[in-house]
Amino acid sequence: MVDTTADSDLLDLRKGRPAAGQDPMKRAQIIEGARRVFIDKGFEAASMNDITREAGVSKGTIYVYFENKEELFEALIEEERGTIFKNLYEVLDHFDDLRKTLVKFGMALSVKITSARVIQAQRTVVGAADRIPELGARFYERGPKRGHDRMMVFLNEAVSRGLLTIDDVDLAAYQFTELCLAGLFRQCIFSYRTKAPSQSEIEKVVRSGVDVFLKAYGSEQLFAEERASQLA
Amino acid sequence: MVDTTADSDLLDLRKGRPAAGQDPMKRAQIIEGARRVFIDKGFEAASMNDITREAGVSKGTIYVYFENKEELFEALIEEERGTIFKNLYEVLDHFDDLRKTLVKFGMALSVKITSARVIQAQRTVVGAADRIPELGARFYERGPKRGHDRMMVFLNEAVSRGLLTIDDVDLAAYQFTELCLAGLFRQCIFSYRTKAPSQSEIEKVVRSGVDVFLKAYGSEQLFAEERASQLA
DNA sequence: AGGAAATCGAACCGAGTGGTTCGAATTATT
DNA sequence: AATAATTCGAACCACTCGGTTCGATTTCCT
Repeated sequence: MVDTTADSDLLDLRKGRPAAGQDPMKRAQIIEGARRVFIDKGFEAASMNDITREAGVSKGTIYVYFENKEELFEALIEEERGTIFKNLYEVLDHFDDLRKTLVKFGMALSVKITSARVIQAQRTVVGAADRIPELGARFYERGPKRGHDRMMVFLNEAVSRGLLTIDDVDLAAYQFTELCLAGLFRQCIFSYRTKAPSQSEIEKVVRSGVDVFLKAYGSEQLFAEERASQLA
Repeated sequence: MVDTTADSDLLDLRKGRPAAGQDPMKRAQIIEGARRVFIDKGFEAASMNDITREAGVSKGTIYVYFENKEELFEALIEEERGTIFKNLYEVLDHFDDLRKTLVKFGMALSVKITSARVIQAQRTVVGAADRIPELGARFYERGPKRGHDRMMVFLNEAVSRGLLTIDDVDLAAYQFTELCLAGLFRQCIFSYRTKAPSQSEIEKVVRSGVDVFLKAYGSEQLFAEERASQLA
């Protein structure tokens, strides 16, 4: 059931009457319903009637806003992707202490990726990737790929500061990401874990991952600096 | 279409007439058809009629062998899992040179996991994991989990031989696996890559992964041995 | 208040769903 | 050749699917 009170509240906020299929409030309402249905049933099992019910919007209206089921799904995934990766990489914007920054970023990343909602979204995308490969590709490209690129910039910066010694930064960026997720992602996505890992567990994995990463790529200068700050 | 010639060949091999729903040949024939349909359409989108067509077996017969769609699917995944992880860990049974063994195992693992067929199977399982979580859990438990346990035994052996220094072997085993797949698995499963990575690309990733792993966990003894064999 | 427009709601379409049933055809054993 | 059993193949069930249509209703702007 939909909350009609909240619905009218939303409507009251509109400045003027939008053109057919152009009201962003209604659009959001539809997508929110679609989110609930698609995420917990997958693309195929989800029916437009379910979404109609869940969104509290008539079927006719949905088809004014979206061409068909697939387009609605893509719009949803597009939005999901946006909220997942938003503000995820800003930790990398200003770094002082390299190790701390890596841990902070690794934590943010790992917490996000293994959260119940994000795992479910990823499952849905993966499950649909067979039938709509472009969707999966676009999700990866505008999500994980973008983060990877950002990570490369960060690592290059660290290299040019003499803190890291890396010959293949591209590969190293992947390795860092994987180290921060060691085991967790796979367990979550196969629903071997039914709940998201705890904060402390993630911290353990990330700290160890950063240790491994820095033992492999940390420069003498970095270790010297760390020893110095240890004494102070 | 099914190859009826091959079919009768199969039938000719049978020793005696099996009980209804007990012929392993027919069962295999059904599962093979189910494999083609399920793998490339996913659980929901696949129809029993598709499978009927693809397997060249009448619908009534399928329902003699399997209770319903879900049970057929589970039987298929069970078999897939078996073939995927068979003979994967035997590389670890006798190790002489640690680095070489790790590379060999990492290669076998990475090649297998990122192969087109295995990726598709994993996508199907992941996609179905929302509706049938036990299936995903069982797949992980009897597949990746088992491999992880085997890897822990191996690492413990290496530790007791003084070649590695690891405080958390469980975590280290995960890290090793992830390092061998760095980036590849994620790209494949989201169909950002449409083809499996090349042998040489995998080798690059695995060699680097092993490097990182050994820099983090390799003991002085190991490095001394490696320097020695370098001279010889 | 009047009029234009967006939404609703429900019926409808053809196709396909998983699952069942049953007589006909095929098969292997005796 | 006769018999017993499995498989086939097709029809059938009640239901749902995505998608379309259209008149009734609600909504907002003038």
